Amino acid sequence: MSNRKECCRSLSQWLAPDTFKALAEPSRAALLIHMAGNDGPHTVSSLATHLPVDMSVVSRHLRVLREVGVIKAEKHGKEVRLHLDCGDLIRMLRNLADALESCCPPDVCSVKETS
Amino acid sequence: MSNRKECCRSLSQWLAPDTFKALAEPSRAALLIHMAGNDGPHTVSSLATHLPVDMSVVSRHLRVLREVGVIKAEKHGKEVRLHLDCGDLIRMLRNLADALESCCPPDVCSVKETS
DNA sequence: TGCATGCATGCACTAGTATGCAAATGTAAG
DNA sequence: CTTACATTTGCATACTAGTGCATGCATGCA
Repeated sequence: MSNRKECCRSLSQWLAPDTFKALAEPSRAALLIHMAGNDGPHTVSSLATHLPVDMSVVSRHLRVLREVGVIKAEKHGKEVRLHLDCGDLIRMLRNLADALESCCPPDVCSVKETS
Repeated sequence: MSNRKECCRSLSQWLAPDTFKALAEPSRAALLIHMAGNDGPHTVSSLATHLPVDMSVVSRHLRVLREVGVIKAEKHGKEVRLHLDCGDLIRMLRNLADALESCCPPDVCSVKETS
């Protein structure tokens, strides 16, 4: 079925290892959750106070998140202000969900109700 | 705003590190994509022929995918038949997307159109 | 110009993980 | 019971990634 092959291409397109790897780290997830739940402005040091790790570690985590495009950074004087920018991520998640849904035969991969 | 706090809880609920870690590995992603694009039955050895790694490695990858619930396995004689079961994954992806969307202020985190 | 602040980076260390090979387990067939 | 086949597991190795400390770099201020 060409539909299967079509969805297969979609899957490889949206199943982005780098993004998932970025989200898979507990500290990075905590950073995202904190930024989502608290209004900014967020800086590297302010974020570091909420995590039990060194600021340099937070800096590196933020870099990873920036590289996959989940957060954006802009310099304001000597501090860096960070904010979520999860539009692409949201689109990616939904596209991946759609691709999976059109791939998986419903009898095998039950989307509705608890299987 | 209590809406922000509410979505924050949703985020921590759906931002499951284990699942993302499972999906972040290229070989595991390739396994999922192959299983999605080709009808079964899939066995450990048949899947191993499509990857440049040892069968034992494939076996371990499949174990990880089973542990996060994206594939199911059932023994048929001496072989193990595997199939996708991504209903939970699809729900998780959509819930996470919804949580992110309700978290991110639209002016900061543009969901519609390319920002 | 000198100093303090915020952040990034180099380095060493550690923990976790992927990999391949060989051996063990389980299961069906002779 | 022995053999053959599919899969899993033990073990050793290589590689990747997270961490903390010290240092470097940029910026603002006195």
